[in-house]
Amino acid sequence: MPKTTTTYHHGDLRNALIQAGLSILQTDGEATLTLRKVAREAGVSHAAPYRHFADKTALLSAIAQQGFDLLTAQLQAAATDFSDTPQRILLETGLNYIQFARQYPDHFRLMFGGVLRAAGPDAPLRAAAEQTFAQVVNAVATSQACGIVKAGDTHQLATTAWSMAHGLADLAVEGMLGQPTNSTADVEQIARFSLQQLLVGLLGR
Amino acid sequence: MPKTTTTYHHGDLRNALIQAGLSILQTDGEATLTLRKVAREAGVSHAAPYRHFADKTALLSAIAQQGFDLLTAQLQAAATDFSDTPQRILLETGLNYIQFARQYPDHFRLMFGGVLRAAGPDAPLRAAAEQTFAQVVNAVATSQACGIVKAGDTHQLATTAWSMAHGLADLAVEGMLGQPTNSTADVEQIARFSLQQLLVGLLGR
DNA sequence: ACCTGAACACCGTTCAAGT
DNA sequence: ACCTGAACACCGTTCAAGT
Repeated sequence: MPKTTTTYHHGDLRNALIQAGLSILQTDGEATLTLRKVAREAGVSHAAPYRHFADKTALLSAIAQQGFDLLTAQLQAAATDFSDTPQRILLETGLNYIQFARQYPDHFRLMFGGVLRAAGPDAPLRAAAEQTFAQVVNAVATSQACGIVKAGDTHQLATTAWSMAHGLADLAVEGMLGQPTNSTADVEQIARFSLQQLLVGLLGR
Repeated sequence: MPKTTTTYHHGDLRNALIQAGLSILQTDGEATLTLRKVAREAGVSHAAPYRHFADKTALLSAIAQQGFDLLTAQLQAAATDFSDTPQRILLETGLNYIQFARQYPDHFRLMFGGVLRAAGPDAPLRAAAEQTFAQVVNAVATSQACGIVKAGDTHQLATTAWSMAHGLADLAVEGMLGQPTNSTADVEQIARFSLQQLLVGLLGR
């Protein structure tokens, strides 16, 4: 009997609502993600969600948080995959970050659009975002250990690396990268090139 | 008699609506930016905007486009200011980009959030965004000419520089930079550091 | 040609009432 | 404790009608 399953008439409505919202997000985008539709999809009345979320923003926050958790796991998995070639870990982390954004563009946009900005400094959503960032910090630390990134403030260097990957990811999602085709190959190419340029700078001279 | 002034009962409603929308955006944010409110602020009925915009998205696009025009002008002005110290032009362009994002966070978010993604390849909004990008291309070309950026595909190098600045700007707007204070000084510091790291890479060896 | 007012379908949120 | 149904104020969009 796991304590996380808050049983109700159909099981765990809170999670059912998050899943329903996620499904709508991936199929129809954020514009059509309405609280009433989420309730409909979960098979409850439109007022039921208010037993589990204070308002619509709270549900969106929970969905965004789930996105950060997923991204964190994905970056962690990539780090494990390349644990025997640590020189490549930072590059691969960046490429993975961009791949996530392109795979779940609406989820990515939700994570970094407004909800995060509105979240206070100690909101659980911020903590989830910082966990994602921690993966970048780890990748930088590993890179420093194996000498492809110079010594120095790891946190600061990680912020730089994160900004590069995030900028590429966001521009890719907006369709401003690899113009005019914007194909996967184009985006991969410019992403690799950009990350490598930065890595030269981070190596120092 | 300028031909741009399409007179109507009160003057140029199209522009009045854009201005009203802009005002709401800067004071209350995108969440409260409603078509009816814009009409109210412009002093017309809620159906009047449909004589000038196909739907709400079209108005938001026009506002976003105005944002790109403003940003382009700002970057151009910065380039002029530093025309006698061309080695600094790329750094200053990046800092200016970030400053714009922090000064008009909701406008910045609107420009890169959804509206652009929905815009087709030959929408006027995309052209405006590309004009902004052209400023970065110019800065890179200048930097190549004065030898602080290596020779090579200018467009590609500019995309790299744009991604760095854009990532910093977006994370700053979301409050993920210069934690925990997120003060102007913090953001400026990490932005300068990050851009400089990239510049070392772009110089080559 | 440009604007208004009523109308429609929808939304977020609240609340008394049900089990 | 958790959910429903009606209700309220609001929104985007359409359309006949006004000037």
